[in-house]
Amino acid sequence: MKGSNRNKDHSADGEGAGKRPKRKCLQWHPLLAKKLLDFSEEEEEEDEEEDIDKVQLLGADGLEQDVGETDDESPEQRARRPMNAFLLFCKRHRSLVRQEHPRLDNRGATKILADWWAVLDPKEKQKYTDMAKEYKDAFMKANPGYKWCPTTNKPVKSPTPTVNPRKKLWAFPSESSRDLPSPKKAKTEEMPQLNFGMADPTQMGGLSMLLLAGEHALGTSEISSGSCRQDVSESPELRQKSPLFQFAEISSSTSHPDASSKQCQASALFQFAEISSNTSQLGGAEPVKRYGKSALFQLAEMCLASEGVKMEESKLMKAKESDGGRIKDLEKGKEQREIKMEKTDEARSQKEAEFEKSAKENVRDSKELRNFEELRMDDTMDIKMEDPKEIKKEELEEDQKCSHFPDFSYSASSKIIISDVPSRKDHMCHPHGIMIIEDPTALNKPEKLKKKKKKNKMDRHGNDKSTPKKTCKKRQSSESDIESVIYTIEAVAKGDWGIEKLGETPRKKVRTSSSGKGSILDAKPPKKKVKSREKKMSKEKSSDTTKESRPPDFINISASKNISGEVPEGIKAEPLTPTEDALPPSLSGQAKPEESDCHRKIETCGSRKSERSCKGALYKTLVSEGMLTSLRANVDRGKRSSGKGNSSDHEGCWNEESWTFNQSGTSGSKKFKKTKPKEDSLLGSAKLDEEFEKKFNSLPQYSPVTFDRKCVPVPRKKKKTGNMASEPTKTSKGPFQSQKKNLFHKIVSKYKHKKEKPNVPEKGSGDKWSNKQLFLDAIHPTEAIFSEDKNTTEPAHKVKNALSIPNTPEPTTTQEPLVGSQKRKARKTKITHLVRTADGRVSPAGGTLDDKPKEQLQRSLPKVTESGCSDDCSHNTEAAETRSSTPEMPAVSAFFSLAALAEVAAMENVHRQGSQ
DNA sequence: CCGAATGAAAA
DNA sequence: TTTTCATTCGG
Repeated sequence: MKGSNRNKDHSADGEGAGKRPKRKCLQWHPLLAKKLLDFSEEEEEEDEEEDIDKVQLLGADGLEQDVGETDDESPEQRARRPMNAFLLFCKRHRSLVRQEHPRLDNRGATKILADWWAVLDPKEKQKYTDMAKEYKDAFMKANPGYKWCPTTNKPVKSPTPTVNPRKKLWAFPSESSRDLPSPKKAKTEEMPQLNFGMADPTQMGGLSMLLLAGEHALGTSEISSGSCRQDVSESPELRQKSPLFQFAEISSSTSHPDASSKQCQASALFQFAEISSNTSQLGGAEPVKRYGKSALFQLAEMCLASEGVKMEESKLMKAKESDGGRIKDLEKGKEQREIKMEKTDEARSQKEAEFEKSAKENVRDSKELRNFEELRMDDTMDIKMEDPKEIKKEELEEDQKCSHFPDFSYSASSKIIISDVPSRKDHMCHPHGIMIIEDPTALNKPEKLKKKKKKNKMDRHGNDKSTPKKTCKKRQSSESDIESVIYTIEAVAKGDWGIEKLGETPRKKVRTSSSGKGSILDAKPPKKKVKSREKKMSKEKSSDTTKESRPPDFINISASKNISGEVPEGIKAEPLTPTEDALPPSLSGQAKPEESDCHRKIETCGSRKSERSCKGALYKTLVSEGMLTSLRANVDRGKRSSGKGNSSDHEGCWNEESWTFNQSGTSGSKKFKKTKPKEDSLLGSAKLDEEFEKKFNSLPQYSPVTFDRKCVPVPRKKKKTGNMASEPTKTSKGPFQSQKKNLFHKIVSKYKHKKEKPNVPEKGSGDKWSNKQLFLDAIHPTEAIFSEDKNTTEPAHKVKNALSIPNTPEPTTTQEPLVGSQKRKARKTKITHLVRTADGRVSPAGGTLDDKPKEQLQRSLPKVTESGCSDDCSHNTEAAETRSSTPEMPAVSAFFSLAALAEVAAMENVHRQGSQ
């Protein structure tokens, strides 16, 4: 089987036609690139040079990765340049902004974010800056050769047919060469040797993902402690740093003695990077193992156990308690894991053998059946632990980890990735984590899918083809069952953790993306897929409203069935998500069979086993469904709350309670970027990513309210003068075409755009404000508009708030020096000259300004009302004042053409009437 | 695929 | 100094 499987993968890939590509991506991870070293170039082919010379190599690569098609992907992905502080901030707060202003498009959100950023307390800003720097350092370390992007050079790369220029642009020099086997290598080498499973980058990726998650859960500390000791001198410094850091050091020390000092200084991220680089191979696998048991797993067990008992309550309780309980499990898990480790070695040679061993070991332990399952899972997954070192580390880690949460390992095995990771820390976020399911085979591409999406689609199709086969084998019969199972699982999950958020989150995601592009779904990138999946989930949930109520028995049954039938696959198959499809034929195929066997054995042995199997099934289902993610998130949350000491969550995130809630509930989840995780191929990378996520999550999030407040005082840094001239035309144009909403938004946005220069000598805040108001007045119906725009549902009162906000016009403007970026903007907008004139004061804009206010308005609309009533009141009053005060139309006119205004007004009126 | 934001890096 | 590109995702 194994051998065949492996082959299968490859063959499949070939068959798939492009499927592989994904994998490639994974392979492509920067880390990999590093590893590649010499070869890297070849692989990178894309980069440019590769071209001809490498052809030979390419051929080889092609095998694995993609052949031709995928190329594009692979190169692209490489590594994205690290985000700067502002981007981090945006990433962290965009969801919030969107919550407030659902209607607002990203551009608008970005503007708001920029405003926030501007007003952000320097000290807070510094946090982001530091984080960005840290991440960058880590990133660079991990990808020594990484070139930011050859600005103009690009052309060079042109040779590669690939797609977006951007991707290719930078290539990593392979200098470091550490060891990582390049993906290709892995292919070639690994394949022959062992199980490929292990070798497969794709799998790796999954594992890495898992690891990441696990790490998050753990909180770095644990790991570090264990690992530290080894080589690294445990300098206090290191310890202080995050566990990750220590871990990294250890790894680094072992492999490389690089400058320890630097490392020390470096943040956890940095360390990770090092580690990853050093231990190219190992890394990935280990982490996964550690985390072996996840809360989910426990849940599953619980569920099973509870058969007789009331599932719901027990589950919930347990889940909550799980922290404590988990530890035990974890410990057990450790042992098992250790065993696994050993096994793994052998396993390579033969999975089956491993399996048996694990079983034996399990027997020893007798305690944990689950472990057994896990082991199986692992086996299937195969960790890559080739290096003994890793094993050791793992052991150490395990010990430490035990205390932590090991959720992911399972997931890893299952291949599912959870997006949430990042958020986990913060309570806030995402309710539903995003799970990405990757196929073992396919996964590879960590990249962002965005671009790849299309490709992926293609791939998927190919993969699907391949996968279906596998899936079909086992799963067909069980699908219905599977669904039920899933359903049950979900219910359980909800019951336990689910709590409030779970339900909500999924929906959100669902909301936009899915519906809109249903057709596309397939093709769409993983993200979308995920969403779609979520939708499905949500649907199921909704339909099942009673999930909790369901009888436990049902679950068990389903689980059992699944086991036999290998639900997981089925599940995967069911879900439309392409990603899943992509998966991996190889993995799934291999793993499943084994698993199934195991299950069978177990079953034969005794009822318990069956339970286990059930659990396993549940777990799988959870994973497949993504429930795991959510669960994980919840668990994490719980942990945190209970007492984590992790680093910093300080976050403080939302000052305001309401906020937190909202967020959590809201959509934030989606983004997570799971995509990154995909890259997985390298642990290091994964770790890095993970670490990054952690840190990212730990970054403080600020509630909009705060910004609003701040805004008031600091209304706008940059003001923009107007250059209305250009604007008016546009506005006029756009509006006609677009609907009112659009119009309004456009106008506003444009208005803002203009902002550019601060110079206007007269800031006359009042004037500006007045302008705004004028504008509003023009549009009397503003309220209506707002309501409509946002959501018909939205209450008008929101509008009020919005209005109120704008008040603070002022001052600020004076001339703030244009920043380079501003200049750029100006240029882009074409306003530049206008701006200059502005400096001179020439620009008519003089008085106008304020884009901000509007933004604020918009911003405030959605949620402000909830969060801050007081503000509203004040705002209202203010607003009233402002109105009275403002008389200056001219400015307005400058911004908007009369015609445009008239139109807007008319539209609004019409609209109002119509609505009313 | 563009855009809107900011910032870091590269040319 | 200017250009790229990082993230996000609606249009």
